[in-house]
Amino acid sequence: MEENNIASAGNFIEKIIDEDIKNNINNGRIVTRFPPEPNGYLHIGHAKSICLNFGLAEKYNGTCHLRFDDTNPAKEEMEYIRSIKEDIKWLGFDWKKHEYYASDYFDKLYEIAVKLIKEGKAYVDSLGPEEIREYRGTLTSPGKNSPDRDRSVEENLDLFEKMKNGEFEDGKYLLRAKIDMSSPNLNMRDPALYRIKRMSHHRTGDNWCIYPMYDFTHPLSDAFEEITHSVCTLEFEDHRPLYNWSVDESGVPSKPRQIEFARLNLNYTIMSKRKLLTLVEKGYVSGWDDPRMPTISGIRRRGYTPESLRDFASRIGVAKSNSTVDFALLEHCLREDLNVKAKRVMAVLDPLKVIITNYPEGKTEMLEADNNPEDESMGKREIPFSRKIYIEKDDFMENPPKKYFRLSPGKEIRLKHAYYVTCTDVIKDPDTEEIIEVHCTYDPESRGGWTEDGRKVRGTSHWVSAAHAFEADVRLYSHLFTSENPEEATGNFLDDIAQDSLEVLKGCKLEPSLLKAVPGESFQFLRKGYFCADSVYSNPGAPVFNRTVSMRDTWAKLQKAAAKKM
RNA sequence: UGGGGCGUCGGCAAGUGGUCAAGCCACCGGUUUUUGGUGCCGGUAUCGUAGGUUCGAAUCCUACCGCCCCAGCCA
Repeated sequence: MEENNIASAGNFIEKIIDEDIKNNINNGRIVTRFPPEPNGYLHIGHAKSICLNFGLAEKYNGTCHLRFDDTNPAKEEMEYIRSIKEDIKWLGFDWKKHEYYASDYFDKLYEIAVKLIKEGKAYVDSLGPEEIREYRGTLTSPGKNSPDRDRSVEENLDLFEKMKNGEFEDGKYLLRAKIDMSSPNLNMRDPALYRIKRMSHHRTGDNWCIYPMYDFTHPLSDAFEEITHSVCTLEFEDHRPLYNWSVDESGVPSKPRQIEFARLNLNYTIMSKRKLLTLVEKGYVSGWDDPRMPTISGIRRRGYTPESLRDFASRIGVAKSNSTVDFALLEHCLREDLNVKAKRVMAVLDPLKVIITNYPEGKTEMLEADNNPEDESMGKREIPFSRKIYIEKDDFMENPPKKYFRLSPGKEIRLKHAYYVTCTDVIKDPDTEEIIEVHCTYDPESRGGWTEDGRKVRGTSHWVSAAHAFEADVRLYSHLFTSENPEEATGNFLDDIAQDSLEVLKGCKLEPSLLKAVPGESFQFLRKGYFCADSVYSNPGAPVFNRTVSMRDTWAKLQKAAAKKM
């Protein structure tokens, strides 16, 4: 079974792992980890990393840890931990018992720092932030040694302990690695290992007033957990020598290997926690879970499925070149998933009244409708039909252009699952000339939407019975930004915010079965798109719908192209 | 100007010296269709540039060019 897919190559990380397994590194054991800092909500970019790390573990029969990189209490909160766990689970991954926190390692980390001091590999520095910067040198010129660099081991030990015991104010001292102030890699110019920061930590409370830095904590956490492949994003490439330094000098036997890949960029949106936070704080969106947000919680509320996201992650691949993926690919994955899963229903978003003049007044009949033509097992349902119905306003045109095969005077169309109708009359408001009603006759022989004479009826419209439909709000969304690469033009992404990314439609007419829609449940509103009941605005018996994504619309595309030519 | 990376179709991305340079999305045709949806069929690149090595190079060498990252006591 495994042998027949030699041709299916796999990404460059899998090649590295294959090679490691071949060379019997770590006895073939594979352990990865997803290490978020709990300082915000997860977004689609994180989903790529989650799918990658958990996916590697699955593929190689290994394990994937969830580890919170919580070494900076200034930005971290319990709420973020809760949401991160929720989002990973929703995506369909399970870290089982492997839930870890960098803060759980604070004691061990401290001990290793002491060991480094004893070995003369770390020192306590009294230089201030500005001085540190000056001493560091620049990209093109080497740095110079701090006057404290040769402080005695005893003094360093004493000072570090006092740092820990809270005897100094914040920022007074810094524990630094003693590496090389003239290294061409700035990360190696005696990087900070510990800073003094009096701040309550969400898990360790006030136990500590010194906190370890990322470059010290992360590699060692990986080593403690015996991670074999530590996958991170490209900007950490420069940190790899320091990562290895930390692991090697710590004396921990485990030797995790850091591998870097390109983070995900998507056009028409942003993928930076800082910028997303700005959108929330400045009120451009209703929250982290606003359906327009690229956060996992946002797109979940919007109606995206975990399967579509995982499919997306596998299709975009994993490589090292900075790239921007077309949002249309995500939408494609979504539609493909929803197409086979979503129940078809009829909803008229912009209603136009139609009277079927030869249909008996007061009569109601139930018509049978497929729930999903892609999947017969989803069964059928009954929908009510009567003399007065609604169709979509743009499914009627008094003076239609060529190739318009919806309703127009004298033309016959099919009402989905119902009858053929022919337009006989157009009623207008005498003052405004606005079309307020259309009259049709129906062919009783066409019940169900076809006739025995085999006559071709090209257009098919969805509809709802006026007496049986209920009204609801439907919320339409489009890209939050007007440009593919927000910020590119002016340097400020806020300049590219779309003014009309949310459109709330009131009084839409929905078929009765939708009254029972459960928050989060997805439907295909026939010919209009995929929609789901909103989890925040819906009330029992009064659902509010989000448009998850529209249908592909070849006709609209043709119209747009034609308009452009004129 | 130092260091680390990356450059293959409009967007992703395979390809690691040898049949027509995979596949997906997008786009354009056609076809099917009780969703102008879905499905199906077909179309679209000589590989950043310039040299070189070789019978043969996207794949090796050289030199250029372009883009990204690094000077937090953030991660």
